[in-house]
Amino acid sequence: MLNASDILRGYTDTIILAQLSKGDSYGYVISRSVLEASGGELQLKEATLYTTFRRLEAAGMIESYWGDEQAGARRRYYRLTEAGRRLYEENKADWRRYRAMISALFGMEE
Amino acid sequence: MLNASDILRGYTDTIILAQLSKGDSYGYVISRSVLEASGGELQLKEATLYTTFRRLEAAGMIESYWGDEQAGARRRYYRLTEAGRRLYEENKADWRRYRAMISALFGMEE
DNA sequence: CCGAGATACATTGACAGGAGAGGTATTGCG
DNA sequence: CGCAATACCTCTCCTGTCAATGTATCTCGG
Repeated sequence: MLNASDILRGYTDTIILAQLSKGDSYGYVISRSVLEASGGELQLKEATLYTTFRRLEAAGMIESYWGDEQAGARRRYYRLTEAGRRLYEENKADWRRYRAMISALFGMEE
Repeated sequence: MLNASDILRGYTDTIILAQLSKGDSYGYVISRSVLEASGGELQLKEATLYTTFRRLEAAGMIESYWGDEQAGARRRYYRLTEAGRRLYEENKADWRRYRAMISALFGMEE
């Protein structure tokens, strides 16, 4: 119970938006950054990562373009749109509220 | 995006465990308590509430018994088991970690 | 030069929790 | 009597996560 999958649900979008708010990036690197930023605790699974990219792009929150690598595997880069940036800010604000609410519901003093 | 359903996922169990940690109670009242404790922000839907009771009871985290109401509708009371109490404590500890981790991933200073 | 591991992207199908919609029954009040 | 409040329950759908699987390129040790 209370496994990472259920906790994650609803947060992946914002986690990716947060990564992109620091500059354009691509799947593999974002996955690594998240792992590092979470102190090795959160591994975004590839299937989750790429379906999330599709979802966010379809919603107009991010845009993608192929990098022009001279060597190595091709990379699909992602960029935040204006709407994506707004969503990111909204989600952060929401999180502040939810965080306090959940703590209260859990019977914790914060 | 980021709707309440997705945020809720993974937390309903602990929310109910928290309510029961204060003493035996039943569905309708728990639903009201949660609504109040969340400042009117979170309405646990009945379908969610009762499926969660089933899940927690099947897992041995809570036990139920019928109250002996002289009048009014029957009430099915729930009680925390020892395992349920332990789970509640674990989930609170997990939440402290997740909360910090998500804030960090969102690019927030906490 | 060959195989293994890292880099990099992508899809399919299964699973599980939340919730809309529908149902039952009792009590009390206007 | 009709309606609101109390109180319980379940069927079915939706959606996000993930295991499994597949592709291709590059690097490095042996």
